[in-house]
Amino acid sequence: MIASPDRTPLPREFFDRPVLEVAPDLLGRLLVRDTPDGPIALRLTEVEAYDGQNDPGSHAYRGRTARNEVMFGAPGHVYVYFTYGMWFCMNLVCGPEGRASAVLLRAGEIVEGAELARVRRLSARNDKELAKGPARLATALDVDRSLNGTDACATGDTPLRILHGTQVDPAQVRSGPRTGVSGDGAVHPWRYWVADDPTVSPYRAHVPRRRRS
DNA sequence: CAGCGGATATTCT
DNA sequence: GAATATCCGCTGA
Repeated sequence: MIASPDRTPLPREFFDRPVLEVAPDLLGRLLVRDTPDGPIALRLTEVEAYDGQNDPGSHAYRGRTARNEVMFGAPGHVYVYFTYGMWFCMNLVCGPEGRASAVLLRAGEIVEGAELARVRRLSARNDKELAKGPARLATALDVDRSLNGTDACATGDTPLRILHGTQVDPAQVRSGPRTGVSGDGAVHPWRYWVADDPTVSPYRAHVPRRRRS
């Protein structure tokens, strides 16, 4: 028989570990977003690790700025950034504090509140596409800059929580190079996903944009 | 599915 | 001024 997902929150200690341990361990966990119309729950199927130390792909690589401030704070908090002029992406900060590591949440399966997610993701052709990609995931869950710095481990009234869910069998975890990361940051296989899961986003190598004429 | 161009604003140099 | 942890709509296979 299949155990039902554990709805208790992940403790902060879960995130107070090296990011390369936390990232694969997040697969299968449950992210719950409380909206005015009801909860949307997502089972994580794809993540990427970013280390604040010696990782040119990380927003924290060149030190502390106004944007990446949250990455330098306590583990278990949400780091939201705005990119390409249109999109938000969300991360969970990992420890130890001051190291500025985080896990980018890249894709997942909506397991509750799909009718609420569909309204925000009108271009999705089916439910597997609702959160297939980091900006799609943030859009589906109604995540924007206003949630930057939110504590995902807090108990009680929070707009966003991370729960135990059902841990993915380590034998089912795959890894490979990170998507859209350029140069030396692309060498590490720090993208993790659930094998054969239809909600995982397709891999795209980094392509520098051509200049506009 | 792959490959492309375009849209868009913030961030850092 | 240039780059960007992206997505969408289109074409073609």
